[in-house]
Amino acid sequence: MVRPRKPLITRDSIIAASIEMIDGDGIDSFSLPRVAKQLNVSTSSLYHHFSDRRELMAEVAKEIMRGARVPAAPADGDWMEWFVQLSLNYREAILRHANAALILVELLPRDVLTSTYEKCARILSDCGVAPALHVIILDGLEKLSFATILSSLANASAADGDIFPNVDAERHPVLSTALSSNPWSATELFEVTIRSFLSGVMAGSAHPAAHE
Amino acid sequence: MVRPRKPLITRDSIIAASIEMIDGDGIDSFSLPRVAKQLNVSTSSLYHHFSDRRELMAEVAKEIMRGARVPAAPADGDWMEWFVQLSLNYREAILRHANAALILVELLPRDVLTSTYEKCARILSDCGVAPALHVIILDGLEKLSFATILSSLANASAADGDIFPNVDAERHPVLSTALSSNPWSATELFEVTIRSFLSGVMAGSAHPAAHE
DNA sequence: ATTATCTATAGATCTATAGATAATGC
DNA sequence: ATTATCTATAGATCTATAGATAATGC
Repeated sequence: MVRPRKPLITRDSIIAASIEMIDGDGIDSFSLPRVAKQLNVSTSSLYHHFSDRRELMAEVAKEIMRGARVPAAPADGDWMEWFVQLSLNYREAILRHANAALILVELLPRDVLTSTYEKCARILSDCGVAPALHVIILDGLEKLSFATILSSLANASAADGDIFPNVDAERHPVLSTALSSNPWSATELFEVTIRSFLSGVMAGSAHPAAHE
Repeated sequence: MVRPRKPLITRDSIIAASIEMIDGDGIDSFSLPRVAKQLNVSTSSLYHHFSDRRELMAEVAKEIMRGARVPAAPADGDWMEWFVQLSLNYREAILRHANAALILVELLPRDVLTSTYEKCARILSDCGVAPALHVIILDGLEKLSFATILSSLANASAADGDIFPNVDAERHPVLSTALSSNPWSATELFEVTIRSFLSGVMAGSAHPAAHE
């Protein structure tokens, strides 16, 4: 039997196996021969479903970003909390697959994100936020959220672990004090940072009128 | 002549050649054989100066980050503008070597950064900023600055080019309006974002007292 | 004796394609 | 005829080491 009665693999099963492998064994275990082995098919069979390695990687990136829920539009007009929640959801989606960070970095699925950004812009619009502020808000939130990708690479350790590693009380006394005075966990820091940024933008120091 | 009268290469010349190659031809041209060829030596000679590929890559990352100047401490107590300038300097250092972004992502030289952070914390301290806010400020600025690494990967194009690509006026009308209402370039956005974040933190919505 | 190079190569990958084969579904 | 697999393999890398060799500097 060369062609099986039922297909042994599908695009989806290949994507799923790739993600599972990366999550479990790290990004270095991602190669077509290894994914094929995991699925008990030959390497060349993968090329029936994807035209090349890059296409599979791009689908992996898309699938991971699709793991972030976009909350329902705010009924009460509280767009700030809506954005805080959205950002937290993206952060979680990324942290669920910390080993895949390098793939996200290389192949961030812009097309998937763009339609979310359209939704974001509509919510800002509906809530009466000036259009001139939309881009700075979206761009800033994207920067803060995707910085999670970098942390997830740096801290190969725990998600809510050390914020700054390699700090030595002797050589870095002020920084050490700062760290022990910090009341927030990594997740809380993220949330508070998002809120601070948004309220800073709205406070108008960032308003085009103040533009030098 | 097998051992030359003067060494043909040094750690520094290997690092410099690596960076030059990456800048010119992209990250895919970084491999020990190619760097060796560029320097007109054999691949194995590189191993006399570096114990392995990773050690060289780490030095490349360090060298790039050392390209960011740390401004002199503010005489006037205006720590916010000092941080704006520092962040801009890091951003520029990264953008000068956009092709090296993947290396920075993998091997961010934490040890180099830590001593800068100690200096940052001291400035905050000297300017009377509460220690409980030091970490959120440093962490937020790091997130925003290093997000530059991600943009430099996404926009393989120009540094000050499109902020969001793939936007179609038909399918994304609100986002399109937002983009045409945006008064800032990418660099200005960065600067305004930093200022908004900092003033948001100081406005106290982020103060531990307000901690839920 | 140590240093800085070389030649040669083991060994381990990977990506991608050519061409064969048998089941499927029109 | 098309689809979904297989076997086999070309071809291109890379990383790293072993061992030789000649210049250097004590």
